[in-house]
Amino acid sequence: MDRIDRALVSELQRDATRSYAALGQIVGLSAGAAHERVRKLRERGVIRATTIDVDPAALDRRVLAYVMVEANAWMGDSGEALAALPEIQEAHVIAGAASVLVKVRTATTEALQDVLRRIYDIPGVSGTQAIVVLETFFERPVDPGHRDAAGRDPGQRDSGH
Amino acid sequence: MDRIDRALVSELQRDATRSYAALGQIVGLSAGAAHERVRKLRERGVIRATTIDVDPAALDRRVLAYVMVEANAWMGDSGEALAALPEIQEAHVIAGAASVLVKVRTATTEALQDVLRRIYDIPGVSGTQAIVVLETFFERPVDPGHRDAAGRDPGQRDSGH
DNA sequence: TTTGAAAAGAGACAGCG
DNA sequence: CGCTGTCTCTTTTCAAA
Repeated sequence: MDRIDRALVSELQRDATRSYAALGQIVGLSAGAAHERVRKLRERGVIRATTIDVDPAALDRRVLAYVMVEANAWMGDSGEALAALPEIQEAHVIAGAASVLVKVRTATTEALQDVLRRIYDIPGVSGTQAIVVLETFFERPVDPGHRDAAGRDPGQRDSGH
Repeated sequence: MDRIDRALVSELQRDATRSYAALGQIVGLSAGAAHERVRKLRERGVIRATTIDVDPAALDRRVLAYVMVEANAWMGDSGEALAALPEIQEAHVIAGAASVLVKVRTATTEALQDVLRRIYDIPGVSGTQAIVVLETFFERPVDPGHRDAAGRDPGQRDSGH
């Protein structure tokens, strides 16, 4: 993960449809070299997948809410029960008063209410508190950062593999 | 946005590197027809971009937190001030006690503290409350849903454009 | 790790059911 | 709207430095 890798990640986050020739030109590499680096980034799991960014409104999911789920029992493995609800986009175990924080997208506030009810039905759940989003300033990919050029970052510096 | 469009979106969310021939086979269309539909989905803005999904840990962002930002002044247009902090991945105006909810990824908890301090420096901010994530169950794309086949969904059914 | 080139494959664009 | 065919560009692979 040197500077070039970060630049490649940043560019691919912006637009992954460009050719390796175009990518290479941006980062100052030949097409083949750019391709080889991206291939390794995928292999290492830095790039997990190539996906599309979809407008939630176009899919009729105009209501966004974060829900704090309070539990009286251990919810360490109720991830599957939450994953079964397609309206839930993220689920995290959190420190603090609530036990789990989930991100929910629904078509209407009525549908949101229904999701809350279904969350409530999950064993161990003792309460929910919804935070409704009025306006989204922005949602963007993780920042690749821009550290030193030589690639002496801490962490995995795998050679072979 | 009929059933085929939703299937295409779903498949592209899973893996956008596949050929149009492969996509078409999955949804029961020729390569050309699949290509044409995807082109229109992009044109309409349903598909906003083709991107990569990056592992935050690989980019040295192992700490995830949600921060409730309380404000005493109107924060309706402080989106830019928040966007200036690269560690902030999302920022939403919310209903309720706090004014803004932001999603933050940092390398360490010390770095998180530093982000909180910088948020605090934004005019109008009167307080912050951080919710630290202990474990992420899942993070996934918006569900395209699976409604009726004929495409009689409400919303934009644009013809020309 | 990078480069350059050659082969295999996918994308763009027709005209036509 | 969708299918098939054609042309062009890209991805992929490989030998060499």
